[in-house]
Amino acid sequence: MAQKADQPVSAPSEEPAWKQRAVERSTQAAKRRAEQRVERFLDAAQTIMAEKGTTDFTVQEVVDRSRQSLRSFYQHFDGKHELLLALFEDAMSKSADELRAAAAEKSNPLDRLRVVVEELFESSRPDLTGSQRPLFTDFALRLLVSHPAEMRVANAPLLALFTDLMQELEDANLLRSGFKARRAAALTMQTVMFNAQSSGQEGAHPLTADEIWDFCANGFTLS
Amino acid sequence: MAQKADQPVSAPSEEPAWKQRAVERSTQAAKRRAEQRVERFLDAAQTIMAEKGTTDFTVQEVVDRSRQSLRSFYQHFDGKHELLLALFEDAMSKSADELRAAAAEKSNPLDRLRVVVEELFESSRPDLTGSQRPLFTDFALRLLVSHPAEMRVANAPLLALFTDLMQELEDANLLRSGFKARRAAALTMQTVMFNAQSSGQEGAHPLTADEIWDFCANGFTLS
DNA sequence: TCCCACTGAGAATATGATTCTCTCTATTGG
DNA sequence: CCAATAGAGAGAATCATATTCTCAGTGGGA
Repeated sequence: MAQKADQPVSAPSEEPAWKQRAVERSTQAAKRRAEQRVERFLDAAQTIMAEKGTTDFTVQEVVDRSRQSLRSFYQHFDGKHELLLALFEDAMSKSADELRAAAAEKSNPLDRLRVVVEELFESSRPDLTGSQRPLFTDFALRLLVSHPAEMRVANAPLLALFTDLMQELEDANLLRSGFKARRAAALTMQTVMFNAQSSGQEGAHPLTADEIWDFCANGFTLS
Repeated sequence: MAQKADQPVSAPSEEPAWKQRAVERSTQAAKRRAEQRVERFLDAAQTIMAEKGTTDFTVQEVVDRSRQSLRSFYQHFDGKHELLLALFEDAMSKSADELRAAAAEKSNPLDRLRVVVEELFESSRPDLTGSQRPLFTDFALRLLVSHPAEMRVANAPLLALFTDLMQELEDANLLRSGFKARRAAALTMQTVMFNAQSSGQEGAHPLTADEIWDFCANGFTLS
């Protein structure tokens, strides 16, 4: 009995291969089930968010909608924050993919960057109704102040895109000297996203995508 | 008796002047007392915020610190939100004054704008400890998404400053054609403040005030 | 078949904001 | 100085939510 109990604990690295595989198999089965549940929570949250247009739904709502239980929710997520973070990272990543695809349509480096800037701006404005608007407004800003590191991670895909495009510009000698692609990328990306945030707020003078592009590309001084 | 009781009610506009003044006097006395209490709440909140470096203090803490009561707090404020809003508007307004003063030191329009941009950037970065840092990080961003109209009001003084300086540039023909002072002002102000927000977040590459100025003034393109 | 990690259901806890009740006091009109 | 009243203090009560805990299954795998 002692032997039977000890073996898996004391010699994990000498497990027979078949046992490892068996464990692996059931482990993966469990994993699949878990992933399905997580999916259900994520879907439910996404749906509710689209309906209410805010991230202020309650965990209970998500649980009910997904026909699961609070118990289970906290088994899979550290809390509501983790749920939102998951949705956010996902949305950011998909958004980056779409923008990259949009950029690929253009042949000229400057046009590529331009299309990305303008589409990012449009999709970030808070006055449009989209299923993930609340993530980009509500949540993103909260995350920025409360968990900057997580924000950086979530932003990484988009930043990578901007960096790539900016690098092309630098390679083509279209980037103003004194600017490194990396810095210009971060600066531009943030300028676009943040200005979109307050764009709907300008009353009768909402910013346009063109203006933003013009500003980022040329600044405001005469020459 | 009927006359005596009726007079103030039925003919308020014909009140004898002495009575109006008397009422005024006691009214103002009450007002002064109220203002004092409000001040105490405000001071207490400010102090606590400076200590904890966040706006996540509880109303109870403010009440205790100010040696007043919950009852009284809600008599004077609609809620915690109003308290923070009051502090925020105040801070923004003072900040605008200081920046305006700093600008006045310079003789050249471009230098004036530059000093404002750079000092605003420095004072908005979240990695410095200042008694109102939490207001500009925590609260400002929250306000932006939850009460954009109030945000616009609070921003007004600063925006006015930027608009004035930008107008000077336009008058001196230093503003790139195609840009109106108003738009350039809003764009620049937001770019500076928001990029400051995420500046500490860049890991080993925090943005500098110079870079921000360079970017706003010239954009990233070659010429 | 037996075992156990995982679930569902929902009660219990924790935290904060906001409201309410009751009592007390200071201001003010007379 | 007295009485009426608004405003204030103390703190209990209420609400909304997130998070944790209890208990009783239950389905998959050895």
